[in-house]
Amino acid sequence: MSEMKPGRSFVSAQQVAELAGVSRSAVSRTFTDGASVSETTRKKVLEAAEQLGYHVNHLARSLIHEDSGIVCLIGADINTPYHSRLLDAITRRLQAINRVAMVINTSGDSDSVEAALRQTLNYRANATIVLSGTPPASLINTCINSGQHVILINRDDHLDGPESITVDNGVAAREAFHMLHRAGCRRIAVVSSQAGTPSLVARERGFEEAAREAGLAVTITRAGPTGYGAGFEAGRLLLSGSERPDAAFCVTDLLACGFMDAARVEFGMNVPTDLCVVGFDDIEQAGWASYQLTTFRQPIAQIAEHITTLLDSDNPDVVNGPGAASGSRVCFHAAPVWRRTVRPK
Amino acid sequence: MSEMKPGRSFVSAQQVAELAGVSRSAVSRTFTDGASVSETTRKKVLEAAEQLGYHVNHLARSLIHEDSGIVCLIGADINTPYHSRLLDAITRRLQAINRVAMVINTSGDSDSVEAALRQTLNYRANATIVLSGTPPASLINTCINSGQHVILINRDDHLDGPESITVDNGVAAREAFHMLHRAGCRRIAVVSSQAGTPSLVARERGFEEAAREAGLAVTITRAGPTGYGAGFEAGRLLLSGSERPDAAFCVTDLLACGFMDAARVEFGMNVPTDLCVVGFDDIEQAGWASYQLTTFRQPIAQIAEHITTLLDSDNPDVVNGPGAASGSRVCFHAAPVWRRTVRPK
DNA sequence: CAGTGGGTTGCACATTTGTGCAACGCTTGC
DNA sequence: GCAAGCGTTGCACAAATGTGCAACCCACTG
Repeated sequence: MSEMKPGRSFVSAQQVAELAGVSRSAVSRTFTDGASVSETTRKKVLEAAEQLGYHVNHLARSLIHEDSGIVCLIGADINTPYHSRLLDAITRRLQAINRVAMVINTSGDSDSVEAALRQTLNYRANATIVLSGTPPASLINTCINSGQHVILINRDDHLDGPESITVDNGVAAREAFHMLHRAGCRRIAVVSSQAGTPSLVARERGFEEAAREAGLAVTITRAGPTGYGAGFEAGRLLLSGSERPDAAFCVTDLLACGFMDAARVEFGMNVPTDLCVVGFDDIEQAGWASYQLTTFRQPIAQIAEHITTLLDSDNPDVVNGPGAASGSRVCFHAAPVWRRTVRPK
Repeated sequence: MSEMKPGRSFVSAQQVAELAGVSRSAVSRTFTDGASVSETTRKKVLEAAEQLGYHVNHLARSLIHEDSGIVCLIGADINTPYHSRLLDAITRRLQAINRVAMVINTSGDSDSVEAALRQTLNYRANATIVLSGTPPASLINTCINSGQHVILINRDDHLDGPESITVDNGVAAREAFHMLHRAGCRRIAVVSSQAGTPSLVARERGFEEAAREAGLAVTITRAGPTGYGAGFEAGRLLLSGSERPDAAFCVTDLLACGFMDAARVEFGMNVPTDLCVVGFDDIEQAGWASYQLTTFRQPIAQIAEHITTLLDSDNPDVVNGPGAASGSRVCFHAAPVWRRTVRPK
């Protein structure tokens, strides 16, 4: 079956119409939900379409409807456990509401976020979801004025315009401090990275603040990019000094894994006996038997679901203030996940 | 600047033309490389475009050229270390040659691969890259007949038609056996999963074959889906028996990590003193200090690069055999990465 | 001064699809 | 038997863009 000529090109509705002996309109209506077609022509069309391998051209369809069905995901470091899980969750949910994800990887150049936004506009995406990087405000406005949703995830830059989904990093970080403090830790190190991402900074600040309120000073170590290597290096630096810390708050689970490994392998320390550790994100490795890391869970499923509700909502552009149509903001809670790297009280 | 009316819709070339006081053709030519426009009108157009926030509609452009610039990546379990790294590498390389990746997540339903292929056709993608799952042959043919590239990665199903990129799984698995055999191991377990992916099966077979040639029998354990949990479970099962293995070949690094953790945490064993382990993929975690896993490196960079050469090549459809225009096949070598989980001879 | 040539420009048509409108045919009711 | 009504069909136009062709203008040359 499916005898096809080697046309080397996509099949158009015109060709299907000719083979089926109907007008092109009939073909179009056959593939349009709720259109008026008789059962007989519908059958003829479907048969011809199957035989030729016809598939509706969504690009052309998008010219008419203001709906390409494309959603752009802009992010860097997508090979990271946290980002890849987010990507997985979001793409799945998008497909469930009949959207398709276009992924733009902005690792490398710092101005590639701008290029990514341009792609978003070029492909008439319904929405742009920014996972990392800070796009220029003027381009964001262009996107919004073009009718796109612009959704910033975990970037609480105080831009108004785009919709934003965040996690209560500061609150969770404060809680992290109290967990360690209650466990008896007094010389607490904060392990962060040189990335300076808004959410990482918020975690540093929250922890620092809670420590200050308790009368403790903390030192922040930033030994490279956010990852295992920087955590390991930070461990080497901090633990080789004369006054070893008795606990560490790592603003990322990856940093925590690296830090723990340095402590155990390089210094023969035991966690949590000699050293307590708290991480952030709850990546898969945090649950592995070698780490059993106490951490805070990123509400990835909730984030992904909220995105779909933002996109599904039938135009909630009720208020259209002339200057700033401030987008909605949602903040989810990062709950602690107790495992084994913090001593019980 | 950038005073924009709240048009709530994308800007068209027509609007730019009116503002600039030129014809729409002039606008089109301004954004077409190599077209004939005078410097003065070009400037007028660019200025008007900037002011209105105009961006060329690639969807409409694709109607004319047979080139959407879209490449579909079809895959499941994209939150896995191996897959996310592959995704990262491929998306980057695609962007470098001015393509954009559309990611279709096929986790869940088994027939969603078919739906994914349909999306590929709907969006007139230039190419379809299949990372997992086995698409129906008839749809593959439709894609090829439509002029798409179809590239199968690490799925050496013996379909002819699509182009395929594989890794010499069997050869590497044989080498894995000899590494363990040379280290003095004789009771070797193979840890695999219930997935039954072609590459996993090839690794099992290669190892089994080499073992048989050396006069050893191996047992294959499949304790669940390919991942840390199944490796851990396999470890529990295998090591609680009376005759403990003295080595394990895990067909995936994730399985190996789980297996090692079970051995150490549940049975207090030491690697490599009591037990040698060899993995596959060389995921990031394999290099972590807690594992230091000896494994085989997937040539991800080479795979990604080869994809771009396949897409960049200006129509190498030299031979167009009437029936089966067999696509090119490339097989890369997976080189061993020596770390610490195999005893030195 | 007229003719030629080259660079620009605009018109019109092409790409593929959805849809309003009018016409068509068939059935049903009087 | 005829008219009304309803479902179906095709024509023509819409969407945003690229491009061949002819016309245009300007400068240069004989």
